[in-house]
Amino acid sequence: MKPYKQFFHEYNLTYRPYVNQLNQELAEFQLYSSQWRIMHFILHNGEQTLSDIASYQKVEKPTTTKMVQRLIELDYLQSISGADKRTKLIQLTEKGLERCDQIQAKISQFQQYLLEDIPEEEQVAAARLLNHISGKISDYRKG
Amino acid sequence: MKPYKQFFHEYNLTYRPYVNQLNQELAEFQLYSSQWRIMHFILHNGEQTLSDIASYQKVEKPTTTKMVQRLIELDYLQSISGADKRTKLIQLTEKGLERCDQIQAKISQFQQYLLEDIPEEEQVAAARLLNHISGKISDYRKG
DNA sequence: TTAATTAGTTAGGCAAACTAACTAACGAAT
DNA sequence: ATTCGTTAGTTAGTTTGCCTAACTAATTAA
Repeated sequence: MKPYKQFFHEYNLTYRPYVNQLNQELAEFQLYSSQWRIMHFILHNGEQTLSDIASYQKVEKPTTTKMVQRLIELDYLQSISGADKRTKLIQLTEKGLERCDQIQAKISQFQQYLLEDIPEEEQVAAARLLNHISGKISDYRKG
Repeated sequence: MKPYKQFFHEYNLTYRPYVNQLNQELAEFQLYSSQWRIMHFILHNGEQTLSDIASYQKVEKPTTTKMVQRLIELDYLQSISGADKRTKLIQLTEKGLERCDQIQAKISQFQQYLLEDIPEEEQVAAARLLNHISGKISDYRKG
């Protein structure tokens, strides 16, 4: 099989088991991986508008609205009004921040386990490859 | 950011855009990427039972049943009864086989475009890394 | 000041997955 | 040979995670 076929073959087979296991790890926090992605984004990039979150995750705004609403219900996020009165700045609550620490610890352990036998160089190279693909897809869409 | 974090970060960001674009490529054949995965599997591995398909894709049987039913409606697949009368052997129809050729050509072009700037070595290394992850996840589930 | 754009929400829909509960057929074990 | 556990596949019903269309409110540009 050609290298590019090999790669996409493995790529397809890996995603579901990974997300399923991630969801299982997150269950004790009553979170799905999609919700954790939002919290993770805010944790590392500070408060964000709903549009920021949507465009970063490359999903539509209504989808993001609902996820954020759920996270607000769980008291993991809160929204404050921005200078531009149309916007809502979404930030972590104290409880949310606390959970982030616990979740990060758990997820990091899982992720490190998955890559423990792979040299760091290769991990970085694979990350670069994926990043490259993301860029190419954006270009492809435009032109 | 640590290599393993980098990797999973990119991994998360790449999947949806990739699948979305794949679905767009497949739209002219009235297929979704999940359905194409099934056809692709049968194309490369010959006729399969429904259980084979489900366990390979790592989804539950009811999910597989419905997808295969849809592909039979489209006249891309057909099922014949196996020696074991409980089983159904799912195989490509003539029309399905024809479509596979057309789809393969289109998808290959897209996938090659995505990786055209990446040395083949790195592609293979990344495929190996993903394969390794799949294995680790299976192990993790068991123990 | 009016028109176009942007931020966010609501409503409604669909794909893709799941579990639970079922039927039918097989196989092993006494 | 009969029974009992297992496997193959289906049906029914639910949920997640995404989408588009249509809307309101606020901002920006002409």
